[in-house]
Amino acid sequence: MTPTETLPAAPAEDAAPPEAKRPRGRPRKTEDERDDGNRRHELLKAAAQLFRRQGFAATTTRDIANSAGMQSGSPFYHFKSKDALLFAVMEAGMHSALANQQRVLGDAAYAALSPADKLRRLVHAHFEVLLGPGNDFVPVMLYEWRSLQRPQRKVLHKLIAAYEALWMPVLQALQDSGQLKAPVGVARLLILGALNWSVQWFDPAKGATVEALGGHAVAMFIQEV
Amino acid sequence: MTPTETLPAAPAEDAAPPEAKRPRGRPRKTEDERDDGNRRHELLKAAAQLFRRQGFAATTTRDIANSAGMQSGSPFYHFKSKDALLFAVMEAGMHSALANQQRVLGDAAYAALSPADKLRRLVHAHFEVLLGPGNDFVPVMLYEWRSLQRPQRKVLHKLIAAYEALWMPVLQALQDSGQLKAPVGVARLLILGALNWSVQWFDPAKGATVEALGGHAVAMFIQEV
DNA sequence: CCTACCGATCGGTAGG
DNA sequence: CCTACCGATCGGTAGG
Repeated sequence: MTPTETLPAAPAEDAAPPEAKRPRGRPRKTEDERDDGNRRHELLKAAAQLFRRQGFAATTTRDIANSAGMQSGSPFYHFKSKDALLFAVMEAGMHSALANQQRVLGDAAYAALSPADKLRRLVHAHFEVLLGPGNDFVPVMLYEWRSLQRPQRKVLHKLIAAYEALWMPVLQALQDSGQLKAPVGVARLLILGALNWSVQWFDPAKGATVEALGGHAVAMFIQEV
Repeated sequence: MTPTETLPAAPAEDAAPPEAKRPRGRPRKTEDERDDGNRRHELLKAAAQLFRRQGFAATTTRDIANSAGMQSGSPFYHFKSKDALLFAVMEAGMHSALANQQRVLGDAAYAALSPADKLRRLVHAHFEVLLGPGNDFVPVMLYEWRSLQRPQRKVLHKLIAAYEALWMPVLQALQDSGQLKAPVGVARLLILGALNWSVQWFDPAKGATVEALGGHAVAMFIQEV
């Protein structure tokens, strides 16, 4: 299964890291430089959770700071703006989605699978990243797209296009064998839409599992042979 | 085709109309009392469009007033709060969706259709209300659900449940005949999810039509006989 | 429905 | 990363 598109290089973060510009304040803790990365990641996690639950515009930078155990001005030490935080959350989400997808495609057994089974794997990987516990990053990307600035939208769009492109060979194979009854482009949109919407209603507390759901979805989408 | 649930009565608006409380200001125009309703509806339309494009939290009441040709304080003459405006938009959206659905179910020819054709009609009606030109009300409901207050959410949930319940007999019939390969409950969620997601990508300017899309969707969801 | 306004909040910054 | 703060904006209201 050859990807129809290669993955674009990871886009540059917030241009230059702000640390270089502000050498004032408390001296850096000598124990570990990675301390910064940890705090930054805590901010990202807190932001993702709040953006998902309340929406981007309804979440204040104070909410985020508070949730990460910081003071109100501190998030701006790590991110130059609230917009930059949103972008960082979405970018992290897409990178995790792409990594997860690569893991599936790179599996030794994958190439020998039937098209239907390949689809099953892709669907399962998609659900994992979408519905897995604590996975708020991708849902934020799906729901807060319009809150993104135009240039950042373009950057993310490349990642999304790469992710979606990897579904096409599988869908094409299914159509060639008569198992898919819609044009592949439309099928991709409808299938991913059905999966993405599950964020709105999927509730593991009700006994639903990602595995069963994926099985039902694939069974419905493709014709039996 | 008997509905499994009857439609709940339309819930009360904003309790009492505010006109009764504020007899001050410019004397009412003598020409027509319905003038009020028109202005109110212009506000609703403006709000729906802006909420959809920018999101609820990112839209100011000043934006809405301005878009309806009013001054900043004037929306509060018609709606007691920004929240009430959001609720009114969503409620109007659901009422139009239900009315459109009733029109389909009430058609004399409907009862004699095959389950697959019934599904086609339901899908088409759904797309109309979702993707039709100027139909911003239902998309707002789909995207701004979390911005709603809890009690208002409950009210709308009844309308949504009624709308969705009417799909069930059709899905059940399809499953009975072996044309639907997922449990009806899951199928309903996946199918409506696929349809709802189209709000994100459907673009009539690119030559896409609601009719063609609906045909492809149904062809993909159900097994050929 | 307009005018004039208030209190609260919010993103962001200077300086350490 | 904290303290202390600013300027702008926002939902909402009194009164006509």
